[in-house]
Order: sequence, then C-alpha cells, then structure tokens
Amino acid sequence: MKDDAIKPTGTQSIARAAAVLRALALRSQSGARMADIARETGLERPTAHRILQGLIAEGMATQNEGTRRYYLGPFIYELGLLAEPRFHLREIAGQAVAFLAEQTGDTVFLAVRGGNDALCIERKAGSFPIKAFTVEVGSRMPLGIGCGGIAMLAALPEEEAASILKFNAPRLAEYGDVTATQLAELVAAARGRGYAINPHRAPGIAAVGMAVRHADGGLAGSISIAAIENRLPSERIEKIAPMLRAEIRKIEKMLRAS
Amino acid sequence: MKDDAIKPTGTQSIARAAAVLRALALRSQSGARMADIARETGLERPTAHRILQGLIAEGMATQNEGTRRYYLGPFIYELGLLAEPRFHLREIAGQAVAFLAEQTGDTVFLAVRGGNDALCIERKAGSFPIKAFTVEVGSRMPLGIGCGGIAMLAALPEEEAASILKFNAPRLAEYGDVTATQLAELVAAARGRGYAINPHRAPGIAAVGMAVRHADGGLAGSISIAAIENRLPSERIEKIAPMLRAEIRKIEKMLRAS
DNA sequence: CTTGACATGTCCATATTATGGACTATTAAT
DNA sequence: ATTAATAGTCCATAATATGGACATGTCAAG
Repeated sequence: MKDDAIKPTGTQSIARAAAVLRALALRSQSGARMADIARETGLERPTAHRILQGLIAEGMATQNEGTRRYYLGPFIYELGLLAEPRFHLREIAGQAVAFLAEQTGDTVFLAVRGGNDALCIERKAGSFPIKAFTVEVGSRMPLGIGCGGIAMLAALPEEEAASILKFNAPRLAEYGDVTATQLAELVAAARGRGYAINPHRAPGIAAVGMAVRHADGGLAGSISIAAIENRLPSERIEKIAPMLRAEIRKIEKMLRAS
Repeated sequence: MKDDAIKPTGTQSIARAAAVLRALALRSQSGARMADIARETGLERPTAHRILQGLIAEGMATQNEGTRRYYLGPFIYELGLLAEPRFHLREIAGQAVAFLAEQTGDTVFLAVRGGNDALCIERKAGSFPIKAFTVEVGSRMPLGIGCGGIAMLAALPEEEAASILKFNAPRLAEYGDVTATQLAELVAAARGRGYAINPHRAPGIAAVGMAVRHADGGLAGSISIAAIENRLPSERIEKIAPMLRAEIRKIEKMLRAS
C-alpha cells in the first residue's frame, strides 16, 4: 500500500490505526482478539487497546460483547460504499466479463483483493453447457486458491506475495490438498508468462487468469476464465490469453480515464 | 456515529483522522480541497495537510495531481468490501424487498446512508404497469430527497438530522424546488408517525418509507415504496405501513442474529 | 474447588509525537 | 502586473500518546 515516497512525519498514530484496521481486515470473518492485533501490529497491549477504543468510538471498529472479538465497523462499510465509484471495477469490467464469457463460451470471474483474500465480485457463464461455477459472487478465499488469486499475487511485489502465501499456508487445507510450495510455483510461472494458469483449481477444472492494474500500476483486481480441463489445452489457452489481455487493456484504459 | 459512552483518551489523532475521512466522504464524487477539509473539521491547515499525507501513505486517501483534490483511497474500498458481509443489508433485505414489491405491486427501494447522502443499493419493481423508477441502483442523492432519505433522517438524533439538512440545503435545487424547511417538516412528521410519507417526490409520484436499524439501534438503512400519486391515498398508506414495518422487523431480527 | 495460564482492561508519570504560527510557493482571479 | 486564495513547509514547544506495572476476569487442568 505504501509507496516509495518520503514518509510523512507526525503521523505515527494514523499509521498505527491503519495497521490495526489491516489486522481487523485479515480476520474480518472470524473476528480478531486483542492479543492477535497486538502481536500482528507489534504494538504493546495498552496501545492496541486504546487504538481499538478510538476506532470503536469513530464507528470504524466494533466489539462483540460475548466473544470479546473485534471487527471492522459500520463506518468502514459506509466509507467503502462511497469509495466504490472511484474504484468501480464491477461496472467498468462488467461488459468485458460478459464479452469474454460470450466469446469463449466458458465461465468468467472478476475478483479483487481483500487483505490476504480474493473476493469474487462478478461472474458470467458462457454458452458451453458444462459450467465451472467454482466460486460464488460475494465469496472470498485465500489469495492463491483460484486462478484470479494467483494472477493477483503474481502482480504484487515478490516479498508481499511471499508474505501473503506464508500467512495463507495454514488455511489451504480447507480448499483441497494444494500446498504453499505448489502455489509459489504457480505464482512464479504466472509472473514469467504474464498470465496465470491453474491446472488443478478443482478436480477436472482448469483456469487462466490475468491481473487488472490501476493507472498507477497498483493492483485493481483480476479476470479469470474457468472450464473443464479438456476444454483448456495449451493451444486454446494460447488463443484465450491474448483475448483476455486485450479486454484487460481496455478496462485499464477506462480506469485511467475515470 | 459516536455513542454516549465514555470517550476514550489518547485517541485525538484517530478522531481527527476519522473527521478527515468524513470530510472526504462528503465530497467523494467531486473531490475535496484541503481548505474544505480544514474548514469542515476545524483543523488548522498544517494539521489537515499532515493528516491527509498520513492517510495517503496508508492508502486511505488519494490526491489527484491535476486538480489537487483529495479522495477516499483504495484501502478504504478494500476495507469496505471486507466490512460488507457484517452489514450485508442487501442480502438480508433482498427477500423482503422482493416480497413487498410483489405484495404491493409497486416499486420498492433499499437505501443506506453515505455521509449526507442516501445510496440506493437495491430496487424491485412490482407488477403494476406504471413504474415509479425514481432512483437507479447505485445512485446517490442528498438525504431528504426521496422517502428513504427522509425516513433515515427521522431515525437520526434531531441535531444530526438538522445538521445534515443544513449541509444539503444548497444542494436541493438540483432535485426540484423542495426547500429545506419543507424537508424538515417531512422529517418531523415522519418522526411522529414512525414512517415517512413523501407526497411530492417527483410530479405525480408519492412514496412511503421506513428506517431499518442495527441491533444497537443505529441506522442500518431504509426501505421505501413509490407509486403514482393516486395509488397511494391515505387509506392505502395505512395498509402498507404495517406490512412494511413487519418486513423491517424481520430484517432487524436477522441483522441481530448475524 | 483451587490453581495457574492467559487474556482483557486500567492507570498515570513521562517520553515522544503532533501541533499550528509564521512563513514560502503556487495558482487563480482581476 | 497585482492581489487574493490556496497549498504546502518548518520547527520550538504544547500536549498527546505511550507502555510498564498492576488489577480483574475467564477458562482449563488437576
């Protein structure tokens, strides 16, 4: 998130509060304990506690009274709704996703990054009768699971991608028997060729995906195409990839213009 | 947003940063100048500038180099996506919105508050052939314009509602010739009867709306029903209001359980 | 029931950060 | 060209945020 520009001074509290929000984001489903937050942010417990109380007072965090766990608060949701139009990837990319589904006949997914997860925000089915509905719109899974996630990891700085894979390693068991090492290889291969191939997203399913970037080069999201394995041999992937790249170029141009 | 609980100490910087984010939220479409932010937050300009630089460093704000204006940043969007499931009003309320559209035959809207605006996040048309599509999904307008906005204002503390109406007063001209005084009267009337009636949302259109609350009593959003004027005489409004209230009670119960 | 481990939460002397008046630079309006 | 408005910087110091020490609460083990 931080660029290489000169860091501002007198903003330690803001940086610390943002770090706490990132810790909450990582556990936005399960909720975070204060001990988790203190450990992940490197803050002393009284400091973490005070920052949490400050965020709660502003509506940016909430605490479940029963479990004592902390969550992102309603003001974050509200701000997110207002921020959405400036990053309205769903609207801008929706046509491209529909076009790719029509042209390929397969299922096309649009995803964005959410912390260490990928969030599916759009899906279009193609005409081919066997649909690879591997992901529901609105769902989330660790970055690396799914071709879109691999493509997004490949678009991130290597250290950041490695850190995410390390964080996600214990979580992979919920999604099959793929290992972090295998995912690291898929990410490296994706970096090399410019697009991700996931040959074993699920048994019998294969996928190809590519990242979408903001004007400043930052990661905006990804588009991926999934089909039954025998519909995606190497030759067809090599035909689909340029089509995907062309649509993504158009999306990136519109993101630049907005 | 702030409750009446004891305010935490040692969190002035967080409160100030949140105030800056609110100022950015108010102008999330047009962008905010630093002078705007300093004035609205009451901060001295060097302080406002430094806080903005801190938020930019964390990805919570961005600055357009050409216009110099500041906007909510990509990290806010990402956090908003992660916060959404805990406040997934669209999912929880979707069935109620569809049911009300089916039962009344008219158009039903679901909206949330976004700063001083109302954001339409869901719309269902009923079977009656004349549709009151006064608002597009995804659109926003000042709170007070539209029945859902009036209902949300009525659910807020009176001072907060007055402050929002004051802020929105100069903006009303874009939406017809209704005045802030008229809106204040509609809000007061809504507070009295427990639901909002907007007899002149647009020429020939009338609407009825009600707020949805979170478990803690805070405002979650609103549901409103719009139709051509002669389809909503007083007698019919008195039949629709209990139905609306019953559906909203169900939604609030599910919000509590989630 | 008791004990120990772990976690949450509070206090306040003081270390350190954040502040904002004074100033410079840039842009827009006249 | 001049003036007004706005953006942005600097740094002495005001005042905020810190975290070690401690209190309290919860839960699992014995």
